[in-house]
Amino acid sequence: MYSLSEENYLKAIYHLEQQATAEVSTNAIAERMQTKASSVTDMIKKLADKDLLTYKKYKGVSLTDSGTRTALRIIRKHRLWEVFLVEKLQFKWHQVHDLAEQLEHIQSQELVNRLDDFLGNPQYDPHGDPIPDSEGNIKRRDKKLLGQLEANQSATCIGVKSASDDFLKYLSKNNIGIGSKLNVQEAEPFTGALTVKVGETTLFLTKEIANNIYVTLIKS
Amino acid sequence: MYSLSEENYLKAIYHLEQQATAEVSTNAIAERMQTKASSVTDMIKKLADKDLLTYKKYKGVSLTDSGTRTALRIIRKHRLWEVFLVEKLQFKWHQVHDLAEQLEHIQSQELVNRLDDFLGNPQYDPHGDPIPDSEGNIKRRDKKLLGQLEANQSATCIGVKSASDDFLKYLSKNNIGIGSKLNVQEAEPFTGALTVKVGETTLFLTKEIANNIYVTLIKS
DNA sequence: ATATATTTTTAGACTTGTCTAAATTATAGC
DNA sequence: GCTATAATTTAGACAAGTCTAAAAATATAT
Ligand SMILES: [Mn+2]
Ligand SMILES: [Mn+2]
Ligand SMILES: [Mn+2]
Ligand SMILES: [Mn+2]
Repeated sequence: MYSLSEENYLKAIYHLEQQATAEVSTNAIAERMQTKASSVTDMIKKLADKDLLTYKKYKGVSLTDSGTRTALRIIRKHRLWEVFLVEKLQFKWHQVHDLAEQLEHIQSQELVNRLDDFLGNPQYDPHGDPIPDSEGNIKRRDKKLLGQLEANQSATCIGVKSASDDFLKYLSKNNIGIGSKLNVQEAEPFTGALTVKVGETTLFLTKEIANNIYVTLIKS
Repeated sequence: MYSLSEENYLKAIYHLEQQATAEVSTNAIAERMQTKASSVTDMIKKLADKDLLTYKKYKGVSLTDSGTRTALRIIRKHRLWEVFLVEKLQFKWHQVHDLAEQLEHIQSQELVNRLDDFLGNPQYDPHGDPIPDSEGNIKRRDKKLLGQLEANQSATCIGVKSASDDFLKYLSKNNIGIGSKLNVQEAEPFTGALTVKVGETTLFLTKEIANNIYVTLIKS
C-alpha cells in the first residue's frame, strides 16, 4: 500500500499533530525523523499528492482523514506487536520499541486482527499508550503528570511521556512500571523534586523524571 | 545488515543451489525472482563484492560460506514465523508463505531465538520443511515422492515439493496434510496415477499431484 | 519599517534497485 | 569449424528517497 518511508512520515506527523496546536512544520518533522528539511519537503509533496495530508508551501501540513486513518493503522500494529513482544516473548518494556518499528510495517489486516485476538484484545501497550481498534478509534484517558501532584496524594502509574531506553531502564531499576502505586511524601517547592514511596521503598525523583510519568489519582 | 533485496536473492540462490548440481545460472535466478536477467547480473556483482557468493562472468554463481550462513538465517526466520502463524494465530498452511516472506526480514537475532523458544523449538515448518538451528545446522531427512510408491505400500506425508496456494488448498480439501497416513491401493502404470486411501476415503491422485508429495514409508 | 535571522523550498546530485535495448559470449547443430 | 540461437552482460535510463548548497519566503528585532 504505502512505502516504509511514507508510513514512518505519516506516523511522525500524527504524533506531532497530537502535541502541537497549529499546522506541523517542516523542521519539526525533520527533527523527529532525524532527517533534513529538504527531504521532508520532498516527501510531504508526495503525501499531499496522495491526499494523505494538506500542504501549503511555507505553511506546514495537517493530515487528512485518510492520512489519520492510515497513521492509526500503523500505530495499532506498532503497539500490538509491542504487547506481543513483552507478554509472549518476555522482552522488557525498554527493548521493544525498535523491533516494533520494523514490525509495524508488515502488510496484512488479517494478521494484525488475529494478533489482537491472540493477545486478548489488549487496550494498552507496554508503555501505557492506548491501542486503536480496527476502526481506528482510540481511547483518550485523562492523565496527570506525577510532577503535578502534591504531598500526601496517591496515584497509579499509567504511562510514560518519553519512552527512551535509559528512562525506562531507570524506572524499572526503581521498581516503577505501569500499574505501580506511587505515594507522594513530599514535594519540594523550589526544585520541583518529589519524595515518593513505591511499595516499601522511598525514592527521590527529580522534577524532570516526575514530569515524564503519567498517573491517575487514587481518591482517598 | 543486508537489504531486503539482497536477502531475497541470497535465499533464492540457496534454494536453487540445493536442487542444481552445478553453478546457479543468471536466468535461473531471474526466473525464480520474477525479474530480468540484467537485474540479476547487477545484484550478483554486489553480492560478490560483499563476499556472499563467487561469480565468474558467464559462469554462474555459488554461495560462499558466509552467503550460505546468511541464507540459512533468513530461512530459519521464515519457517519459524510460519510456525507461529499456523500454531498461534490459526492461519492455514496455504496462507502463511507471503506473510513469512515479509517477516523473515525483521532484523533481530534476539527476537528469532525467543520466538524459537516460545514455539517450543519446532523442528519442521507447516509445510514439513526443516528449520535450521541458530548455528545454521539443518537436518535432512530421506524422503520419497508419493509417486514412487507401489501398490499396497503405506507411507506418512512429511512434506510438499511445491507449496503453491492452489496445491495446498487441494490437499487440505482432500484431508491430506503433514502426518497423514496414505495407503496406495493401486498404481496405474501407464499414467502414473495412484489410487490412495486416506483414512476412510479413497482418492484418485494424478501423477503430477503424487510427485509433489513427500512421504516416508511405513514398514509393515 | 527595514535589516537580520530563521525557516522552507528548489536545484542538482547521489545510491539502490530496477528496466529496455544493444552488444557480447557461450552453446548446439550440422 | 562455422553458423544460428540462446544466455549473459553492458549501456543508459528511470523512480524512490536522500543529501548539500543556494535561493526564496517568512519571522524577529530594533
Ligand atoms: Mn517504522
Ligand atoms: Mn509503545
Ligand atoms: Mn522475502
Ligand atoms: Mn514453509
